[in-house]
Amino acid sequence: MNVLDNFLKICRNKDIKGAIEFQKSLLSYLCLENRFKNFKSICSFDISYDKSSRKNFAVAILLSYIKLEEVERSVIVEKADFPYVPGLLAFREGPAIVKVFKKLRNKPDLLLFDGHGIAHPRGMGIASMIGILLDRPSIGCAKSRLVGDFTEPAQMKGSISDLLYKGRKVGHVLRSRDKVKPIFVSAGHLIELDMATDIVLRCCHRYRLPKPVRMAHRLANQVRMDSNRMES
DNA sequence: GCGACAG
DNA sequence: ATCTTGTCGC
Repeated sequence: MNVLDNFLKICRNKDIKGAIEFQKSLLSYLCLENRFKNFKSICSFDISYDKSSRKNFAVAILLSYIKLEEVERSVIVEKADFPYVPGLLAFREGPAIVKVFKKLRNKPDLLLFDGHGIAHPRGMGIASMIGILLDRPSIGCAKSRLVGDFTEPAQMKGSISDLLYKGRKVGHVLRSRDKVKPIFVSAGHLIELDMATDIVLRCCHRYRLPKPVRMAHRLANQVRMDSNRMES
């Protein structure tokens, strides 16, 4: 059984212990070097959850890089089975993300996630995990901290401070706009932190969150609300 | 035992 | 994540 099938099996079985062991086993595949450059496209994902039907509305949105114009999108709806457990987000969202990824006709050069990469208790957040499983460069971009310590970056857009965890620099705390709450950037897979941070900042136009993440978020919500309107 | 805890 | 109103600051 290959790694991806193993992952999906753990998700189906809601195997918490197995999930943690799986994350540890993926560490040997993780690459934190810049193995690619001149990205031509960037893809972000998001899931909107409907409480009453307990369904996940998952979307992928593929944009050109650096212009950030939409190239393609894909959507899928499925029942959410794995619970949300801090540190195991990828097992809740991963199966749907893999599906929307595979549904795309174009293959993205780079994946951008709403969540952490290596800034994680076991160094294996959703961005790193999915990057490995899909064999693509990936970046983690979270709205809040999961692990690590940091000092507040300066108030000006572009200001950065280090996110430190267990004596290691695992990410950047980035002020993506003047005076907004900072975001947390970490390497996912096949990329270095400095390049990841540069790319995320280039994706922050006039909002706090990078455009691909924001677009995915809005699309997922829109799809969920449209679906609920069909019900009534 | 207590506090922390991506989405 | 979702639920949920008004409200504070630039």
